[in-house]
Amino acid sequence: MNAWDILQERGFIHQATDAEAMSELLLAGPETFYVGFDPTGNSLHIGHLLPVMAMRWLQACGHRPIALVGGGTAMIGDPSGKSEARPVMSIEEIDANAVCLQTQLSRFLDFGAGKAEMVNNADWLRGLKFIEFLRNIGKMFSVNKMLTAESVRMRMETGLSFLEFSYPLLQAYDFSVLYDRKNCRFQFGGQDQWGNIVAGVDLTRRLHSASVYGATFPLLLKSDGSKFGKTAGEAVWLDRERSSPFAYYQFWRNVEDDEVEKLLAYFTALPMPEVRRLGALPAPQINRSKEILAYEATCLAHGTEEAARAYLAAGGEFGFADPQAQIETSSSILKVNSPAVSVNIPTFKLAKSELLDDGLGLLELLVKVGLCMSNSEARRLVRAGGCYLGEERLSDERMRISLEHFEDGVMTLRAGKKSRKRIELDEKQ
RNA sequence: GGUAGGAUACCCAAGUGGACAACGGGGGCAGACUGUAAAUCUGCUAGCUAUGCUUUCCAUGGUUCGAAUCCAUGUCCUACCA
Repeated sequence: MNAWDILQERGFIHQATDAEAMSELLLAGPETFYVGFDPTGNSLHIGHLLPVMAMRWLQACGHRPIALVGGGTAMIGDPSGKSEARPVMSIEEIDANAVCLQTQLSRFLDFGAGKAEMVNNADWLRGLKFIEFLRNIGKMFSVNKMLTAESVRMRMETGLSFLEFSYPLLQAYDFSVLYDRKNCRFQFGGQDQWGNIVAGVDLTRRLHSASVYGATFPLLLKSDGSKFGKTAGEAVWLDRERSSPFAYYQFWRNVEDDEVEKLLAYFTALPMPEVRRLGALPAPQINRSKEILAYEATCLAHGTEEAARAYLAAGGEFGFADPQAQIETSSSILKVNSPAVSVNIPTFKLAKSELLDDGLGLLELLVKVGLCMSNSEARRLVRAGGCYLGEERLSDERMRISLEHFEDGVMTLRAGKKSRKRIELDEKQ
């Protein structure tokens, strides 16, 4: 199947400069395309995942991905879609982040020889000479036109520095460089990148008299319009140190009913007829679809083993949606069976010595194991009735926890319905 | 450089000498209802050794019995003018 049609069918394409030509080119033979990533953080999060998935599909169809890390452009800061300027980052920070992103991306794309490639625009942007750049590139841009861009008009109220205003020139220049050096004719990006992508298409045509193309992916929002990819106000990260595989699984498991079909299409490789069927399942069975979504998504980010463990752990805690496996699926979730796998719900090791004498205050413990940020927050939790030891709700905020609360050296402390911590006694200390 | 306006908690935004840990909205957390969903309703949302105490309203000084509120200086922003 044509790569373009796959992207189209799965809902990846929001806008395209020339859908027809792009479809034909992608059908005709291997093409090189690029997607840019901002090294403003040291880890990708779920918000970055949509472009990555699209890159996977394109690569699977034989096209060649270039992941561009914006080590040069990050020094400017893209104003698109932002209401105010970001703080200027140091070069060291940017470079360190770029390295982290490269390793993360390599889990999703094949960077083997002749396959996907990683480039850093610092390589050609940082050495630019101002006067030269203005004369060669700057003259190609019309301020009049730039002023009409949505991203610029948005900032007319709050202010826009020249630094940020000039950002599109650099991203456009990137595209022309990649065309020139790598024969890269496609750029993809988020919805807010449209202006920058179009600028690159225009610039490349003027500079090299070449036709290049671009398309954007839709912006993911929850049905209430709020930003996708956050849980408890925190972004869900692809870095397992920041978001554990279990937390990652749980994020997907808890998406809204109405989103399931869309998310299966974006974030799993299940065939579309199945995606539609799973997404359309009625009330209780839709939960099975969410399990499949969570499992498949976790497989991609953390591997099948972690995904299986997260699935079993979550099912053990909250129950399985379809224990008899009556709902048909091509997902390998069906192969997960050994319930003996060690449960990997978040665990905290507590030194036994801390419980001597009159034990540890409940509030103190909640903070210690990371369920609460401060004693006050822990107190609020207990007062609100959201703190449980096992199945028993705790209402005494002055309670002391001691050895007798443990069974076989283990106890489970819960904050609310979903967040919980297994606490294991460490006998040695 | 001149003139005017602004800076309040995670975000927006009230408050313009005491009743202010600071109205309201958003967000977040928890509870009820549920399906580990959504919607709805309710409570909470600076910290602490907690019927009390401590640190907050850009920064530093000052006036005052008492300041987020008044004054001075500084920093940063925004607009108009140059």
